[in-house]
Amino acid sequence: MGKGFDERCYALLQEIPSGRVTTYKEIAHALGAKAYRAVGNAMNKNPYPKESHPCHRVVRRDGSVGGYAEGTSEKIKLLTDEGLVIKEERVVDFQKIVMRADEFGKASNAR
DNA sequence: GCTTTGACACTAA
DNA sequence: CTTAGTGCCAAAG
Repeated sequence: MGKGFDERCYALLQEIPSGRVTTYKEIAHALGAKAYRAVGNAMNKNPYPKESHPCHRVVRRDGSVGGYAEGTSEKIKLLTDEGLVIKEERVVDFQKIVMRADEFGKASNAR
């Protein structure tokens, strides 16, 4: 069953709790791939509502906010509204709230 | 099936 | 610290 790569990215979005973020690379790594580029592309094409698939919680690996289909400022706005602190387009205490690849699937059924 | 496209990552300067 | 250049991968044309 080879689901599309993007579909698997969308599935992981649902596991990101409010107030936390992840990176394009961590998502790719969680899928066993290194296609961080493709992850970003998938987010851009994200057909699901952001309420269920919070693609705005995906940032760059260095803690910078990164891009967003509706604009970077809108992305910052959404993150700030979730309690995060953004300074100079960078997530404050990024390392403390970032989700690592091995944290995905924790609450789900273990394989 | 080859070419183009990017909401990225990494290294070097 | 910033800038530029290269690598990377899957999806879409």
